[in-house]
Amino acid sequence: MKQETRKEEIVRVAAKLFKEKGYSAVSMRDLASAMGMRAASLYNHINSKQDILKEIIISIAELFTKGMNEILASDRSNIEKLKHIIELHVTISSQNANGMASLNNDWMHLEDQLVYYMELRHNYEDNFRAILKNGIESNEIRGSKPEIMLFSMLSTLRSLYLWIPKKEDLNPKELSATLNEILINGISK
Amino acid sequence: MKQETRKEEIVRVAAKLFKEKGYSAVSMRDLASAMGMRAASLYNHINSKQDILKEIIISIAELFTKGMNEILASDRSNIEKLKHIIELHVTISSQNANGMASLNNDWMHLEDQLVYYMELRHNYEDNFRAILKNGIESNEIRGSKPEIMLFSMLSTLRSLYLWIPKKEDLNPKELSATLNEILINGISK
DNA sequence: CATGCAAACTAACGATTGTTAGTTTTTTAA
DNA sequence: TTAAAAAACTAACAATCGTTAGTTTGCATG
Repeated sequence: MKQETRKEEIVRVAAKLFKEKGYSAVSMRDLASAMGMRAASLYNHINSKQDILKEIIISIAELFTKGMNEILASDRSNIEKLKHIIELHVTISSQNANGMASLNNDWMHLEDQLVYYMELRHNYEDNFRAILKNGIESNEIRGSKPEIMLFSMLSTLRSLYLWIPKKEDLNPKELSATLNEILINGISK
Repeated sequence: MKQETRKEEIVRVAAKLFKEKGYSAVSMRDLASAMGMRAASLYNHINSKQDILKEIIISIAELFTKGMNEILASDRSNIEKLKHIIELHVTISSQNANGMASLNNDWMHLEDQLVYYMELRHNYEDNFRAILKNGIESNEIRGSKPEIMLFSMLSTLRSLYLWIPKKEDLNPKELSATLNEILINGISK
C-alpha cells in the first residue's frame, strides 16, 4: 500500500472541492484551508492552480484511452465490447468520482493541455461510435441511429460520478450488470 | 412576436456565456463586453450577477415542474407518461439549451433560491420515479431496478442541451421518437 | 549535537472581482 | 419643443484572486 505524497493529497482534496463548486469557484485559499495550511504553502508542492486541474483531468482521460485501446485490441463481438466499455466507465467512475466532475465540467479551463484533452476525447468517441456502427452492420445491434445511441449511452456513463457515491452499498459488478441490461439489451435484437 | 426587453437580452446573453465557461468564470465585464456596454450599465437592468443566474435556472425548473404536473394529471398509461416526459425534455432543451447548462452545472451557486430549486428538483425526481415504479407494478415495464432506470434516463435527458445544438437539422419530433425507441422500448416488455 | 532539506510560515504584489455613486447621453411622450 | 424617464457613461470602492519572495520551523541523517 503506497503512501500518497503531499502533492497527491492536494490534488485529491482539490478534486473534491472542484466537484462541489467547480474549478473556478474554488480559490487557492479554499484549498489551503481544506488542507490545513496557508495558500502560499501549496506552492511547495504544486506549480499552479491550472496544474492541479491538469493532473486531475489528463490522468483520467488517459485511463479511458488506455481502456478503450485494450477493448479495441481484444477479439470480441461488438456487443461484448460495449459491455466492457460500460465496465470501464463504472470502474473509473467508482475510483475517481470527484475527478470525473472536473473532467466533465471543467475541461474548458485547461489551457496548455486543452488541445490534447480534446484529441483524446474525440478519439474515444470515434472508437465508441465505430463499435456501434460495426454492431449494426453485423446485425448484433438493432436500430439505425448510432449517433443518438452513442449520445444516450455516453450521457449515462459520464453521469455515473454523480450517482455512484450516493449508493455506497452498491458493488461495481452488480451495477455494471444492471447498466448492461438497460443500455445494451435495450438496443440489441 | 413580443420584443424582448433589455433585461431579457442580458439574461439570454449571460446564459450563453455561462454555458461556455460556467457561471463563476464569467465576469460582469465579460458579460458587459458581450452586450456592447460597460459593466456598471448592466445594473440599470439587473440587480446582481446572482439574480441573472436565478432568472435562468428557476424559470426553466418551473417549466419542468409545470410539464410534469400536466403529465401526472393526464389519464394515460405509465409508458405513455414516460413518452411525454421525454418530449418535455426535448422541447425545453431545444428552446433553452444555454440555460440548461446553468441548471445542470451551476445550480449550487444559487443562494437565496437554492432550497427552492432543490425542492423542485427533488419533487420532479420523485414523480418520475413513481411513474417507473407504477409501470413495473402494472407490468408495463420490465426490470426490477427503477432507481437505476431513473438515473439512466435522467442522465440522457439532462444532457440533451449539449447535443441538440450540434445537430441543427434535427427536428424535435423525430428526436423524441428516436429517444423514445431507445429509452422506452428498451425497458418495456 | 550539527547540518541540510522539506515544508510550513508572513507579507505583500498587481490584477481582477462585483458593485455603487454620481453624471451624461439618448429615447420617449406630452 | 420640452420635460421626464431610461439607459448609457466615468470613476472608484473594498474584497478577493493567484502567485512570489523571503523567512522560519521541524525532522531526518551524519
